Amino acid sequence: MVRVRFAPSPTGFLHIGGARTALFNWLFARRQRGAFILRIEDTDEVRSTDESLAAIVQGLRWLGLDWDEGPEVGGSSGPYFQMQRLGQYRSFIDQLLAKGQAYPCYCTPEELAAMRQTALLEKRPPKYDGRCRRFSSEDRSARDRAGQSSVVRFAMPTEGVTRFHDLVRGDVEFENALLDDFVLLKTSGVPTYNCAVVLDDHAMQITHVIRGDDHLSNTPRQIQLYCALGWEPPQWAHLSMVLGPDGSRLSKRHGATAVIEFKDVGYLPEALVNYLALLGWSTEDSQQLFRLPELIEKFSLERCGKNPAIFDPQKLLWMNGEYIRQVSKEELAKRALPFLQKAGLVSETGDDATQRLVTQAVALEQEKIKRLDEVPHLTEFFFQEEIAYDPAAVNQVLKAQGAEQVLEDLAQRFEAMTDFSEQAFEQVCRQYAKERGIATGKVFHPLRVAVSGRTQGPSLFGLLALLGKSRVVTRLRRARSLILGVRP
RNA sequence: GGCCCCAUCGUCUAGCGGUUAGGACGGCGGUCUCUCAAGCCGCAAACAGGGGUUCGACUCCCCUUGGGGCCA
Repeated sequence: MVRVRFAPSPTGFLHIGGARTALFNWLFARRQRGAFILRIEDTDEVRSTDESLAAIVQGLRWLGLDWDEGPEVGGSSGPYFQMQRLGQYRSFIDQLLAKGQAYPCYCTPEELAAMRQTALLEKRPPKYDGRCRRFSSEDRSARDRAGQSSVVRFAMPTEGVTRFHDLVRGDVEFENALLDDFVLLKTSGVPTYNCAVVLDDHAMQITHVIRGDDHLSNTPRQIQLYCALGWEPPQWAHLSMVLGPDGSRLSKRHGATAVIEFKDVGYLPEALVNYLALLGWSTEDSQQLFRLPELIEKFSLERCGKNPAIFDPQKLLWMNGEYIRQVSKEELAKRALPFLQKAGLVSETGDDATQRLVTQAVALEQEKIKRLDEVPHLTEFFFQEEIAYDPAAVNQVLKAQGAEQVLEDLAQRFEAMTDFSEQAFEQVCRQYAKERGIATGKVFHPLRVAVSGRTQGPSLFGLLALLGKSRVVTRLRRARSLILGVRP
């Protein structure tokens, strides 16, 4: 059975790049009917925080990327935190030590720094020279007895090449002589990334390692470790990086990069998932919009691209608009409600009448909404008693010739109405324009500004119907006094 | 600095020796229309450069250039 994992370090939020990696793992697992495992690589004790862990979990949950094993859900290959797995590592290290495939290194940070300096001066690659590898066991016990602290280094093969087949990159090879004896275990007794990742992936029976391109050069080291332990390495798939608009690695200075920030400004998770899926993966017909089941069905590592992808907020925004237009008005209202509450337009408790108003209001603006955080501004005149009039609209539209008369006439006609449907309002307005021989625009535009305070908004008659007779008439009268310059 | 990876419109990409180099976002123009959107129609826009291989290269190989990553 296919088993994949997403293994973030809890040292920050779940960012776009990480989310893309998690998504591809998840899609692959779901497509193969395998298991998606979440493992927390918290061996960086100073930078790991509980807040980051919570943020990552929250981000994944929001995106809908559920895991079959890991924090909060458990599983038979736990624990899923590396710091809780420390005890499981020692025996493998001892095994390597006994076979001479690893050795203690007593070099101090100062010696290492000096070594690096010399190498650089001599224009050699700054790689560990393996001096401690040659010590005899007597040397080592003497040093241990003297209380010298040590790390454990892996004894890399000094010749040959490490080849592997990468599911997205094809065949890749590295010369072993160029790879140095990397540290397996730090003086603190905590394993390094390259060590823990191999031990854990093996223990958790990971079949496919799908991760960022930035780990490609770590792969030969890990493969050698698998071999030294007599284990079969997993299959590899290295995804290209996600870059910012300037072509450098996506980071905070490019704007929003934490997944949760996208939630906060009103992106739908399904839109972000769809967009992320297209960042480095595509179908032969370049299809853009996928429902989740379709994405799972069509996803394959073979169709992942090799080139880095620049994150394009504009395309995401377009896609979000597409998704917003696809959901039902009830669903849209449900999702927009927190934004209206946050803006103070709708109370936190919310009765049924408010609920209905919200539903109708968002429905009128649905085709226009690209992000949920636009909803308060787009619909505020439905929730306010005192609306704000855009000064430019007042000057250009309300104060135009004849507008004041139109508003007064319409107020009267509206008051006489008994049916307050969209159609009824439209009929009355058109009838009025016809009778007076006025262009419809001369009627519609002042009317819109009078009831909403602005020149742009939803369909005029839908707007009137939802506002209701009394509010419409009140606003027409207030707009008139605004034109005449008197207090109502 | 060494090693590795990558290279098609501004961006995401299709293409897997013979295509008018296709789609999507964005841009521009038109259309529809009570405004704004949405929709529809159309336009501009790319094979980084140089060598090979081949009857024929976007496609295969090499070099250069550019970008990215890893090791410190």
